[in-house]
Amino acid sequence: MVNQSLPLDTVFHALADPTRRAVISRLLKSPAPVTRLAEPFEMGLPAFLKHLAVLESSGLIHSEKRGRVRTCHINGERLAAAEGWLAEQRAVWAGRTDRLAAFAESQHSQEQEE
Amino acid sequence: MVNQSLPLDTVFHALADPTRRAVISRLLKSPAPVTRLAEPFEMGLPAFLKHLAVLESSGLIHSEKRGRVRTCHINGERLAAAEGWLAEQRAVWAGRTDRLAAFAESQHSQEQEE
DNA sequence: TGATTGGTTCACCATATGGAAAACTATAGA
DNA sequence: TCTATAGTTTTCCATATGGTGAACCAATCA
Repeated sequence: MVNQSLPLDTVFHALADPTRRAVISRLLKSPAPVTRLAEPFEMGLPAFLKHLAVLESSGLIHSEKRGRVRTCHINGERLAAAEGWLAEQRAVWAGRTDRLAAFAESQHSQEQEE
Repeated sequence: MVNQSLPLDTVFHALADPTRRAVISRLLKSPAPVTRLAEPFEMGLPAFLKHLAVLESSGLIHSEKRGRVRTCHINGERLAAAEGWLAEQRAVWAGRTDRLAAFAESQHSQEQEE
């Protein structure tokens, strides 16, 4: 059906869920084991593991297992990939192709909005 | 099942599809009517209209109908909302809470990647 | 008026997604 | 060794998603 090979597809899809975004926010602070990560959420572990699988297959996180505990880490570069696409689009919106100018633009308008 | 009320959910979900991202890229250049927008894609109009509905309900685009022609427009601010969330996350990743510093940071690392 | 164009609606289908419950594996600790 | 802990696998279910074809409505235009 959909060609899920495109990295942006999987990254944006991974971000389209509050549980997964919360996991990312948490992991940005420091790596953490699975059960620690799962604590704040109401769902069972199997459901939570599916979210982790989505995050991992999108490349937003990776994990390694030592003993019986699997520790998850963030992959900041993938976040940057998504941000980069959006920044490019906003650059077009601002009527420019120069990416640095676009960043300055987004920065500026964001300050005004707050 | 999922609480789709959160705007970020619907925005990221809308972005998680190459057809919809292409429509956004197209609309950033200028508004366009439905059939013009649909031209580049293989799918039938009903399927394409569903994509437009997803984009519209996410707030990324809006449209108005004059005569029998519906013209679609981009909503740049919604794109900025997604970019803003990502920028905040990357700010944490960079070990900072200052958003301007985070933008500078993302700008810097993106130049290095190319 | 009749035909075309632009869009819409409807019924339907296959697959994906997000969740639950239960049973299981393997490492750590007492 | 026994038991608790951390995670995994499997099966199952309801709903969402992305697509189709066919019928339909409403402006234009010849």
